[in-house]
Amino acid sequence: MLDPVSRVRRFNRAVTSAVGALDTSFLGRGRPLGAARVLNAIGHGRADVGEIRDYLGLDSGLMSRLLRSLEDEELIETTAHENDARRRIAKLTAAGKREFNAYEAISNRQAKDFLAHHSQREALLAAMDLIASALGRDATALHEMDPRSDEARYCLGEYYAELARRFKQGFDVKLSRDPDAKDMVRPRGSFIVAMSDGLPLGCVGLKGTSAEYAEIKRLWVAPAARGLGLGRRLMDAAEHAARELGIVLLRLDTNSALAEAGQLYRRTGWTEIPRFNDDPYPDLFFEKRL
Amino acid sequence: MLDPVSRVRRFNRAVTSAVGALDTSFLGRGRPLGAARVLNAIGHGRADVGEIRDYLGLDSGLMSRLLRSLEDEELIETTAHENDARRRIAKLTAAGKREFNAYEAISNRQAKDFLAHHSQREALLAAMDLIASALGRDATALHEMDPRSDEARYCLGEYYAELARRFKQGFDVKLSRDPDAKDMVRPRGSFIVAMSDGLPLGCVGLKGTSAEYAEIKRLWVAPAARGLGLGRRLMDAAEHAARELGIVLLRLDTNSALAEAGQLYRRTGWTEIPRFNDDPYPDLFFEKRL
DNA sequence: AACGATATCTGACTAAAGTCAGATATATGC
DNA sequence: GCATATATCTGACTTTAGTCAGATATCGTT
Repeated sequence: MLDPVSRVRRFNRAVTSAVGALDTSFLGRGRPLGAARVLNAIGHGRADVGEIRDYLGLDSGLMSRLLRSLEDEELIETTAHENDARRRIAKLTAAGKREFNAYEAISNRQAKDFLAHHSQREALLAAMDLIASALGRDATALHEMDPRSDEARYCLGEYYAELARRFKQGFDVKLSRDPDAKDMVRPRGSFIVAMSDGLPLGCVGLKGTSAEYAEIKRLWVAPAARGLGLGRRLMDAAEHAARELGIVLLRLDTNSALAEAGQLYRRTGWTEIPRFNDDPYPDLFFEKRL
Repeated sequence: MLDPVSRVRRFNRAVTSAVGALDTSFLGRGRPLGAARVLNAIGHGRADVGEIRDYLGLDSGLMSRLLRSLEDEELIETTAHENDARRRIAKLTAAGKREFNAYEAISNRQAKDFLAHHSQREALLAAMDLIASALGRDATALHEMDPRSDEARYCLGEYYAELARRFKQGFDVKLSRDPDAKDMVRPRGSFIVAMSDGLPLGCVGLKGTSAEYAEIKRLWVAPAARGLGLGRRLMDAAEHAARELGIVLLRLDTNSALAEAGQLYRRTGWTEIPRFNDDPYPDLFFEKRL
């Protein structure tokens, strides 16, 4: 019925009015929106005045005045940056924290109300994740993390669940050569998680071995982030880490049921090689020389 | 990883900045946002000044001044309403149409760019439809329409395609007792389409027969709008139309593969009855006395 | 014709947002 | 130590948005 462009525009209209409603509800605390936005940025952990100014896109004069008004209300305190006294660091006072929590409560209540009014919760949340990831694609950052961190374990859990769905014979992590976490931290290896605004969207492990090669393991991209080139970015980061560690040969195993992954490897300079382990799940093996 | 409320809030943040970007790009045409919004409302066919004011949520004084500034630019003309000289009707001039088209081009380009940057087009569009429908749920309006209209035919096409997917044996409309369109227009029957901001989201037909009952046919709700109570609203509207037409007994047939539909009927006062036709697809039959 | 209701307009305001040219203090490189 | 760059602040503005109390014209009803 509607062409794709009209559908995107319909979405924009729907969302514009919803965003407007959120803004208006913030006005209920008797503070202009600009000041509320600065207070919330600080509450969410942004401390550097310049960073807040960039994030909110404000003129430096305006920013300065907004900070002053929040200081007059005794909601924030500013101090000089310890290494650079030109820069200012803003921090919530106790009263500021209370006020910030009140804003948080408004936001949480609105989100909760929205969810409560819709019986399709999971479908709706999945759609929101997908769109937020697509819009925030440029904001997706890769972080090297311990594979035992919450974020990494969340990714691995999702990864295993997906393998169980996609492999005809299911998937049991215990049957697979589960890479020891210690092989995926420096200096033997690395583990990289893609984070977008607090949500882990993908991961990849670089596992050091006792052989002359290192292995790429656990490449996973959240359904909400597929098609955005994140797999490619994760692989590039893993290769980069390998180079830093002086690794010259990489190997990986995969399964032909994971078609997207196979395509990615072929497109990025990997060559198929014969089986090099006895893991029961993989049926495709690749190698890349750095 | 993230709880549902955080996921909704992540979506809100992502979308707020995207909406902000759209607004800023509108400023490129050298007109304040308020005036641009009024011009666009008129361009999109809203003519009645009061209606525009309600739609944009403006104060009457502000609205009046915005109209005046657009008139000064010779982008619009206003005339009195032909039946009520208190009301004013706004219309684009030739220059106004050019200007409106320029705004349209900005919006279209942004939507196109967004789509061009994402390979997951269909998934993204489906997610946008779902969210736009959920947000605009209150704005979904039911319209009685000719079953041969574009909107109705779009719904029926989607309905048949879905039956073909969900029935084990497929679905061929020719094998089914395809209700004659004439039986679904007044005074014999009715056909109702749910429209949300230009997108048809569901339909239902009330088909007059030569027997002592009328039939409910073709109840369909778009995947993007399920769980919002639209099926219920459509059925209520069909019953309302039936009462207006003096119909006292309704029947319908359905298939047990369409579980949601069966549940809806049972919950809303329909009673199961024996087979009353020889259509090959249905295996469940209901009746309701008005 | 008179009344109250309705739609829009005008004038007089206020608040918020945004702009811009310096001023001030500090950092960095030579 | 000095010139230059950087980060923030201050003062003096403009623009936009929004509010509110009447004024004006018209409508519908009696």
